[in-house]
Amino acid sequence: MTETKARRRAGRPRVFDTDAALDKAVRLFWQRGYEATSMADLVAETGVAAASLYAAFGNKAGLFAAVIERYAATFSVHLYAPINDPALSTYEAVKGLLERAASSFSEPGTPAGCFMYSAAAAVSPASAAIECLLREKRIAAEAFLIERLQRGAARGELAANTDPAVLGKFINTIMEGMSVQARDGATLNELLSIAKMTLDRWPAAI
Amino acid sequence: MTETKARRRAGRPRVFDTDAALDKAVRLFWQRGYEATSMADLVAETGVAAASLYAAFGNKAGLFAAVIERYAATFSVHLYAPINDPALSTYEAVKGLLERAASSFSEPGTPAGCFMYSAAAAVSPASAAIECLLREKRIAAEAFLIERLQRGAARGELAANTDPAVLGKFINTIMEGMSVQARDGATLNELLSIAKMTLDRWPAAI
DNA sequence: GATATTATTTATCGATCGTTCCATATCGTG
DNA sequence: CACGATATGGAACGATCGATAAATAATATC
Repeated sequence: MTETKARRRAGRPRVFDTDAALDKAVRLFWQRGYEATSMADLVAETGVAAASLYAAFGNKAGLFAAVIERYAATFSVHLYAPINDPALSTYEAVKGLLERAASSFSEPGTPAGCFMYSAAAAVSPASAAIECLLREKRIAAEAFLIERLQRGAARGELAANTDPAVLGKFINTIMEGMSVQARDGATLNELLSIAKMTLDRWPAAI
Repeated sequence: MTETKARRRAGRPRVFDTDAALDKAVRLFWQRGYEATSMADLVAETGVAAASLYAAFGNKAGLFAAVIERYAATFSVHLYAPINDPALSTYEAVKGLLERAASSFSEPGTPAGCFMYSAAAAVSPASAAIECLLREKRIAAEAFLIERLQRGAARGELAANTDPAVLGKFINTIMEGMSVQARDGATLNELLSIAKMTLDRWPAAI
């Protein structure tokens, strides 16, 4: 029978806080993108020696993969919370999503826009796997939104002639565009007006 | 009185075709972005020696600036042609713009999406000027679209309660999102359905 | 033809890239 | 306390980065 009690790993314990380091790395990759962020930048920002980062994450790509998960756990989860909230109507869920996108993308304390959209928009062939990692996250997020809309359609919360897949792709497209807008300096109010214009045309059931 | 006839510049004439080299450079920067495209890549792709590229464009940033103008002259001009066409109504102009975006962003012969949106989405502080160059182009394009909508509003082609500035930013946001969608593999038909959904609830005058 | 000017070719520059080696430090276990 | 295992700090690796120096070639002008 295997040991059930959690046992501490042998060897010298890690002195730096992994999540704290990842939080700093998230900011850097978010602001500068994958290839424009060097390991030297990450060492300087996190205060963790290069060898320690490599021991913990393997290589730069591995660190970036961990950064993706960290961003998803700390930002995406909050952004998509309305989609998960069973108390909200489909309209209210999408309204919440778009309004959270507006505030999150223009939040002063973090880089503008969405990490998932801008951190690896265009990369070298050597980093194609990195681009693919983020692409899969974006596609999964869109599928997640579409599933919510399909449940809403099944409940009669959408106009009968509305295709949830198209509507979901449309809303997702607007969020992606809002990220570019935020990067270009769009204010919270401007992003909210984009969200409002999207919702004003909501294809509700009659 | 100055010489009116065009006079050939002294010295050894340039042997490579500047526009042909820029066309190749456009593809590279479009696909990989500014920082992920190396001078070695550009030398290999254009067949022009590094020293010749530096003599012609100054440095990598200067080459990129020339690439921006080349893209604008060969792609953006075509994309925004409906906005300039005085024979089109405001609705028709925006419809033409969005449909050209759909086809251009998914054109098989070129990298997916729009160069202006993805070539420098996130860069290092050292290349901040490059990011700014593209940002100014994006903002100018949005202003250009908004001016067209304002003329349309003055002609009574928009609903009275529609703010042309907000509508223009909304349409521009959708185009930016469509570029991300195209990068993620959206097909022409999917992009067209996004355009259609945008146009279906056009705030026309009653 | 002499001279000035510009382009091309080749080789190479210092800086920085991601990554790793090595000696040392600190843990759990026997 | 000894030993294996893991982490750390610092130095350094080869490769590639953007950019340039030097020598040569090809043009216009005088």
